[in-house]
Amino acid sequence: MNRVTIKDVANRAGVSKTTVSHVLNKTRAVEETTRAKVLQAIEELGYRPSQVARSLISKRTKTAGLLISDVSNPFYPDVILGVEEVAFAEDYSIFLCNTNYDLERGLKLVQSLVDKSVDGILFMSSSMSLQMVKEAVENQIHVVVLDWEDSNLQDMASTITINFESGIQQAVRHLVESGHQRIAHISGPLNLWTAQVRRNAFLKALEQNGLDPQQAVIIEGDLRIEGGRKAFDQLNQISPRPTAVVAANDLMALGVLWAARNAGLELPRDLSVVGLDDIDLASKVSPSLSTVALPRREIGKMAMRILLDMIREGKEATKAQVTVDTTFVLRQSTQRVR
Amino acid sequence: MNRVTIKDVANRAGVSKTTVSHVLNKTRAVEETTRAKVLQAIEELGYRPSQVARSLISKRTKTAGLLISDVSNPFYPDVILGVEEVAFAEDYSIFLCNTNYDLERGLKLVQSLVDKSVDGILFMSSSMSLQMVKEAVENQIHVVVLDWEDSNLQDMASTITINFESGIQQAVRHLVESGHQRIAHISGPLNLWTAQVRRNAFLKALEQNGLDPQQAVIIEGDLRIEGGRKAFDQLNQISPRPTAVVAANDLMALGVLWAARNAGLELPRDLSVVGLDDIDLASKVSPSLSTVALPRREIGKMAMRILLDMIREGKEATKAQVTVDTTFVLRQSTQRVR
DNA sequence: TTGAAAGCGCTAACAG
DNA sequence: CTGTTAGCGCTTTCAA
Repeated sequence: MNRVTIKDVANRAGVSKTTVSHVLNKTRAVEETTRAKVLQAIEELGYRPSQVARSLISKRTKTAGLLISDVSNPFYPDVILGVEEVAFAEDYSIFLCNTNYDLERGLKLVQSLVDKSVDGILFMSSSMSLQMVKEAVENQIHVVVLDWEDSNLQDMASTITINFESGIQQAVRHLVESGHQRIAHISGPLNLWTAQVRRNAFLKALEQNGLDPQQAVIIEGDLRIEGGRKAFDQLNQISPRPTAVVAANDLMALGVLWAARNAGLELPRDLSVVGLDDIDLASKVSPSLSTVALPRREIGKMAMRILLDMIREGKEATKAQVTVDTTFVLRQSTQRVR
Repeated sequence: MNRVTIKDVANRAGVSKTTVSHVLNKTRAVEETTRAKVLQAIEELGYRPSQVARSLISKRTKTAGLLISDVSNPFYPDVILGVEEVAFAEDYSIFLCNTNYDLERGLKLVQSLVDKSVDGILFMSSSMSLQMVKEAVENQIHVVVLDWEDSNLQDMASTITINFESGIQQAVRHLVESGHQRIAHISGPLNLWTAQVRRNAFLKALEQNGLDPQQAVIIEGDLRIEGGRKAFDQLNQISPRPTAVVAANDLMALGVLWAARNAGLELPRDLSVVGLDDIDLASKVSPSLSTVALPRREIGKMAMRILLDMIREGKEATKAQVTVDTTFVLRQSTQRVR
């Protein structure tokens, strides 16, 4: 009634553990008849090799950690699916860890992953610290970091950088060409790296399109629908009210959209709104949301591929540095100013 | 440069591995001075015990698998958070696995989890087969199953049953009391157990409220927004059109809501809509969505707690059978018929 | 073509 | 109070 081990198989097949191991891993020639006996014994006993025992020797667990901020942020599900898609193909399993935007909790999660000897960690939480990465790297665990930078990072981890500038620049240009002059930005919490990057990209885009970044209205939100609503309330106080707003994510953009409608504005006539992420919902609401799209699933796949490469290469694996572009998707929530 | 092992610590502290192990696990008395030496050595070397080696002996990995249909279904994130909350407190890590509603893939995922010797598996995918459960149980892995039943399940797994009847009954009663007579149902794919359960609960609720289940309009959807839209189109053909609709989940309810508005109906005046799940969005859209709420996070916590109990009890753990109730949440998408 | 034996990093009798 | 020793289930020299 206990676990069937390689020894049981060996006994049943009348061979040594060594032989069983070799037929299992095809790691040396075995006579066809013995091979058959072994295979049959395996079948009869329902034997499954213990990954744990294997890991002890191979120093590989075929597991990886995925650190995110919070699964309920609709940015993540597609990324996760992408990660899982390539992980599954290589028989890797993924530990999902939510930091809840808490650095301390993040560190604990990393330590737990280290203890479990994951082969690698994908850092995709927007709450990041160098310490987390160090903790992993010092324990020979490969690391891929998404959308975060630190001067000490280069030699420790592969990085995937999201080029927000491309998409946001397209969005702003579209707005300006549509006659908008007063364009506001609703940022994420500015203690988050990614929120700063997006805001800077926005300011740069203004400049590139002949608007004065100094004059720009920037409201700090919480990346959630509610934050968008509140931001609209503030926006609505300003006179003259901005005619367009670029939000740091789709959730806040939807918040703006809905709050504006509740306030009696007609959209997009009275206010053009641009989101960022292109979550599923963006195309499903009405008016559908114009947004700066991220290839989320691709990002997930890419991250896991890079990680697997590093694992294969081993200790001195070269660190990749990839950039993914964003693109503006025009839908119904933006319109020429009248 | 290699991993620091217990042996290194023992050497450095000038004691045996045994002693180190014992101070680590507080598993027998150790003289304070030696204890201090050991602790210092651990500190200096930055030693972390290998969970893999421990697992080989203890037959425990402090990991569990969580099988779901698809993370991008907004039902899951909160459940995941609940699971993680209690798992984290016990230093358990969670392998997240998406079946993508594919039974075969589900089985492969389970096998992979079995190979990795997870201590338990939480089955929360709506695509279930007895084979998956068997695969786990035969390998001494504890199992908790959510919202699925099978006569053979009892002695193998703990179960959490969602009592859809309570909430749906409340919803239908509310509608009937508000004067609705023609109430339609948009079900999930009827090959899914949970879709059948919800539909049956709906039919029963009709009966309990004096309506004829035989007459009921039931449209099969896909549990997504698009499915709701399509369902509305069908609904809209019917004459006289039902005055209310109960959808099998919030996503489809939103689809109905939006499609109806696009078709020129005014909501909730022309059509009352009830969802199921109470996803975050439900309270955020306007009109906000009346819905049958599930305590998702609670379900996650409960499931993980039950699993941990089973793990602690070991082999002959008693199987829990819990039921969680649902409740109707009245918002703006339903209204008295005029 | 096959096996014996050592060892991965740890725990747990059993002795002292 | 501490150490020796024998494994956990597997892979991998080294020998035959």
